[in-house]
Amino acid sequence: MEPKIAKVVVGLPVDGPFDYQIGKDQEGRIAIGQRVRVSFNRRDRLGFVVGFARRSLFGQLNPILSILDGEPVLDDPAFQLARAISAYYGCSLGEALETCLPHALRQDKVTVTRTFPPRVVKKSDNKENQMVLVHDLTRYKRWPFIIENIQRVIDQKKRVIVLVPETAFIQEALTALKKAFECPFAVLDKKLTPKQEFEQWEKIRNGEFAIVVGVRSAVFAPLPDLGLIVIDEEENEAYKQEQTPHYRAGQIAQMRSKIEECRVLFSSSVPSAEIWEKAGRDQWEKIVLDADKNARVQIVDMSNYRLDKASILSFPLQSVVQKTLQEGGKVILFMNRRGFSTRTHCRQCGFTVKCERCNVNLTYLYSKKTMVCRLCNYKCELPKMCPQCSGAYLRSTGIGVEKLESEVSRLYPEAKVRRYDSGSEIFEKDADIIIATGAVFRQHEPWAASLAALLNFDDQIYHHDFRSGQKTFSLLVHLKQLAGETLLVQTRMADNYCLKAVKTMDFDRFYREELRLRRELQLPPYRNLVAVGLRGKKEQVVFEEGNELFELLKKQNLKGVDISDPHPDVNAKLRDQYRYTILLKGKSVKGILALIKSALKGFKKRNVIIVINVDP
DNA sequence: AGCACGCCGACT
DNA sequence: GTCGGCGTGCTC
Repeated sequence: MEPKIAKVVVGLPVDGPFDYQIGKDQEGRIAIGQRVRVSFNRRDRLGFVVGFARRSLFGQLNPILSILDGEPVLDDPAFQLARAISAYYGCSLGEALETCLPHALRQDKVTVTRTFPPRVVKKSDNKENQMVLVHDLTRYKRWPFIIENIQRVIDQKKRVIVLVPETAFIQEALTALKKAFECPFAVLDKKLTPKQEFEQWEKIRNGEFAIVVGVRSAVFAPLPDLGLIVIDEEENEAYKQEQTPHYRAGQIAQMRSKIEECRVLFSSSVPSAEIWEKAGRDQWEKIVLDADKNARVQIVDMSNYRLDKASILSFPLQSVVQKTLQEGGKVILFMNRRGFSTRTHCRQCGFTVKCERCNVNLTYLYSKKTMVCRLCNYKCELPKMCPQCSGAYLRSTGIGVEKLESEVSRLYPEAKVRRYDSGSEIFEKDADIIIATGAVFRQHEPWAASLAALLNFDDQIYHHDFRSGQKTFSLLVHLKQLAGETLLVQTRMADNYCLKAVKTMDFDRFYREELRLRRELQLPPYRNLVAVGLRGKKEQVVFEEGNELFELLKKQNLKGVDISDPHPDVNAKLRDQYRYTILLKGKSVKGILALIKSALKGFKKRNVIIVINVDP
């Protein structure tokens, strides 16, 4: 007897599966992994068939409205991966399945009719070490090594995914790869339309590409016989998705490695402390490629500097810039702050111009003559008078790269000074001094600067983020790579371990200290973190709900999970919503998630949205 | 997520 | 008296 009932999940934060009646005419045409249209809660929705049954515990079943695909779009490896994602990231199976698919297949815009070669899940107990960490101090020496690894995989008739953090790096990867391989490449980046993305997906699934190059989501590319996933610049935060299911591409790669038995190669100039520790503990293959230049590091102690009186360029920095220019060298001045000024306030009543939705000071962009919110991108005109007291004296303070640019132009009238930030379209190579924000690292054509200077080291390190040490060290190393002769850092924290480590490029020292701190503070990689975020329109409600959930979590905590009080996020108000987070620390994500799930069962939420973020 | 049902304020 | 505000529950 044919089963009459299909088990279906949907891409919503509800677990399911839900039972639907299979119509007479649909029997024999419906298979696991196909997409169907169903009525879910009186609404037309897309669902995924995950199983069948003869009987249902539910009395009245809705019918399957239509079967969208001739062939399943989700095969066994995809299901295994989605189940792993759902379990680890605490999202529904439907949400996990959706993230594995291209955007066009998350809706009913296109259908799949062609048959694909089967992909198989490997089950051998292969204990061979599949993980590689390449620590490349240069940014370019890694490619011959990566290419060699890809070649070995292709020789075995297997296929490869190469991930880069952002679209801007795809070209660099393609240039390196195209020199070595003649086979066609698939490129998956955000520039593709849903239609194009789907067409690439079908070809990839069909085995037409041996190599797929792309950003984060390309980690889901459904290649048959996947042999290797390469993750370049592994520590880059762009590999973390900021929406549910909040996955990390490196983690997904490791999941796929277990399911499909592929190798995973992480490469980076500054691997994250987490990967470094894991590579050591699990005895990954580890390759170190040394730097071929080593700029001198000069630290300028700003402890006794009055920034309100003096220039943001300390005298030692001014003199090195002067000397560099005289010798015909080029200079990069780095500051991770956009705009002209970071605070505009009234001298009469003290009113500060803020973003109403996020409650942070608006940044003034001189080049565009607008004020912008650095968080939500809200834009408005610079007020002509004070909105509070109608006073005429609005004063701009706080230094951004635009103000820095004008100051540098004043100090060095002979030099060609140019700014390069996220708004800049061209990189002016003939400039003598480049004023840069983080956008400069997306510029991969080497610009031979003799001097690179980090002006606001302390802003970088002083973030309430446990990764700020890691991030700052990464920034220092990347800046040092840009500097031919000197990396200069202005700071009031000359003793900081990041600075000491970058001086001698002593990575072991950095990771020893970073990991010691992580262990002492019970942070990753020694503990796992799960953040439970609450957000809503009224701050008091969000706070009270947070406390209620906190009490429930404490009550049900049997496994020694460490639970923080609900605390306001770094951006406590964002896009008109107040945000609080409860941070849970434990020895396994599984244990923490189980606790959260059981607490949420007894939690009647009102007026708040709750988001679970594993490994925040 | 997103919609229908529910319970309290200002209107003809 | 009702119209409709949004707060809460449910989805096979």
